Amino acid sequence: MSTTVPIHTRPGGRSARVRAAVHRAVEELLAEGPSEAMTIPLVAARAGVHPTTVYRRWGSLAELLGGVAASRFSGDIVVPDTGTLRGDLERWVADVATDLTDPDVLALMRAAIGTGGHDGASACVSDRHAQLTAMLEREHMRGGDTPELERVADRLLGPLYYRAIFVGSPGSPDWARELVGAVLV
Amino acid sequence: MSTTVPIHTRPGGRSARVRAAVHRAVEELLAEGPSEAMTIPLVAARAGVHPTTVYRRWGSLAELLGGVAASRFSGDIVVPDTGTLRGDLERWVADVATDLTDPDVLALMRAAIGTGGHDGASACVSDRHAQLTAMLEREHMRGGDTPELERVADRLLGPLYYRAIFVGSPGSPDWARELVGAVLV
DNA sequence: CCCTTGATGCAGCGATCGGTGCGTTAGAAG
DNA sequence: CTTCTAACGCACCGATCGCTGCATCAAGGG
Repeated sequence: MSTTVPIHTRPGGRSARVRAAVHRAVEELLAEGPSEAMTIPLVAARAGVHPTTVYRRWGSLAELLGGVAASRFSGDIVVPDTGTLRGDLERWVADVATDLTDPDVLALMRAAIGTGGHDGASACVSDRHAQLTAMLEREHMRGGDTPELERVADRLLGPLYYRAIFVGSPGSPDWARELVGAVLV
Repeated sequence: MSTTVPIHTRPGGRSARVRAAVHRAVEELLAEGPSEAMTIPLVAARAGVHPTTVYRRWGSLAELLGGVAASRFSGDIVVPDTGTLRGDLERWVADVATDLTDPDVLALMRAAIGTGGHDGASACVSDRHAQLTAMLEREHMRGGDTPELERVADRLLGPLYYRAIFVGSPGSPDWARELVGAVLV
């Protein structure tokens, strides 16, 4: 990866490059081995950065993992716009389920949950909540009958993440349809 | 805790005593601080046991946490028998929700998920699956219409664990009733 | 009651982790 | 182009982690 890393963050500058390299290193290490094997010196070495930098910028693995999770789960899925809430939700559940198929994503989630405590866990869902809110909001603008966000989150995000983390088998598109059907009465 | 620890495992003997002490130490440490601060020497010291023993019997924190989680979530909840599947499930969901209120339980789950990989996570739900299966089986014997285990797990265990880990707010009895209502058509 | 076997305690090894003071460099402002 | 500030790299420290032979001891079988 050296110095010519394709940067995902917007502003140029060394800080941004370091941040990107470190985030990338965390994702790589998480994809390669168990999260317990991840230490700050290891991450720093992989990122081509001095360990001191990581200690000073992030302080702990918990914060680092939280940040990486937040970045990874932010903007990874485009909020669908099919014209109906049902269509939006079905499409969205299928998309999230597909995303959760990636073992690297799973590893990152598990690590964020385990190491980062509640903050790490919420980093995994905050953007999903925003997406759900957007879809519900749009339906409300359309004048449709809008269910509660909590209710939708419980019954969509719940099974979605439950299967990903505890079961290991993602849901099919049919499964997504059934799930949405159960929410929209 | 010294030597007069009330033993939960069946056979008497030193091995069983050590196992119990170590499990207890893990739970205590997990309840006190972040899981990343937990190391084998620390656990051993707390258990009043030599670190070598832990290294040899468990090998890694992952296996240890998996075992502790399996023990903790095994037999902690009595399968209800109210006479109807709906009643059983409502009671059971409420019980599990209550159990998930305990911060120590949450800490253990998070650690098992993060450190133990998939095995650690499945240790948190395998007994719940058994309980669900028992209730469904009983309903089947009664001659009732029995939903699929997968479906029930998705829609009950999903929201239950989702709220516990990602949201942090447990569900009320009313919430449990609604959830069960959505599963039983 | 003794004896065999497996598990546990002990001492100590190398490796590496987390963290700090100081000099240097890259980026941005004027 | 010059200057100023914040971020980074370097060298180094103590602490402790993970792990391995060897001696010891408790549990259960004959």
